[in-house]
Amino acid sequence: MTPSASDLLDWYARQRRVLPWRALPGQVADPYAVWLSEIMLQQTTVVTVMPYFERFLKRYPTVDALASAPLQDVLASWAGLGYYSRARNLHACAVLVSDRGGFPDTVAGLQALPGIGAYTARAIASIAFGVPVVPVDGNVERVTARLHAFETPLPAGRRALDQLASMLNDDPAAQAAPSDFTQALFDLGAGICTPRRPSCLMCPWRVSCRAHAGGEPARFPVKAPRKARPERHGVVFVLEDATGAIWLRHRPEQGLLGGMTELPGTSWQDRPVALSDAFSESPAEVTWKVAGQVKHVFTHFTLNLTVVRGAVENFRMLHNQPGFACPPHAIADQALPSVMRKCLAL
DNA sequence: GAGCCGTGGGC
DNA sequence: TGCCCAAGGCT
Repeated sequence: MTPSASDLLDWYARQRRVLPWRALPGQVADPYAVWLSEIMLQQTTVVTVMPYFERFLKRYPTVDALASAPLQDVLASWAGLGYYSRARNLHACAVLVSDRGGFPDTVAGLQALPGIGAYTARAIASIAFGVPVVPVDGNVERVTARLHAFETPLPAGRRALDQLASMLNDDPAAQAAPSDFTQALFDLGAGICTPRRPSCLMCPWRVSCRAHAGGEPARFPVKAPRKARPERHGVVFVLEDATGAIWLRHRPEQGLLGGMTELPGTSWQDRPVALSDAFSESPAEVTWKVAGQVKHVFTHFTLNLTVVRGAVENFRMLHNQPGFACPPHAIADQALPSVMRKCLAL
């Protein structure tokens, strides 16, 4: 049985979430707010995004304001949200959009912009510009896989699943309300058709759902087994001067934590680094004292850092080292990723 | 297609 | 505790 778009839209009219980036019923969505929220929400929960979104909108009220801001300010505002290439692409995209006088209103036009892929282009196009397309994110993937009791494991089955998801839009009622239909799918996935224990009895589509009929809805989508996560080890140095300032440095523009600020440290190895070896890479020849261990889980490896601290009278002796002195009151404004804030917290 | 790219929370 | 998950994109 084909799911009815009207049933979903009726449910959405009653149950829709109120979110800061979402237009109220009858209002027109702001493309800037929609775009900003979509970038932040990539692989990131609504609860995490909320305070960042509010802060960004206050600090950069328009896409022009964001385009005019220094990249380093944007990175500092983004610090803690993760996936920092998003922030770099966000800024680059703002510059392009500001130059052309506004966001493109087509899927192709949007997808040509940095940081906007197939999903985000369709999300912005449908939500902000009323283009009748179905963005396939984790929510839509899960809902669709359950509707069809789709057995092919992901990611191998993704193309076929995308095809099935796009068919949700065959219903004229869906095409008549692209913005609401997309957001209704999100709310359904987030609130009803949840990953672990879906609330099928409250679902407007349960009569059409083959996974519900089969009695094991949580089994879908089927996923291929994951690879093990390797471990890496390193030592970081917290070097303080007599005024309490800390010695920091910038990471390379590309790669992990690209463009962010960090504590100086050793390279990261597959095995624990002996302190005697680490000291040869330290920024200064002082007496180092172990402050503690920090364990931090990245997407594709676990990092174990030994944090050591030392003191110098001043940083004059470091004049030819890469890095800069950061007074205590300026730490909060640095583009320090969470892993580095953990180290400093010791 | 597969690997890289963060972080915090839930169970 | 370890694993999974969250409105993915880029190479």
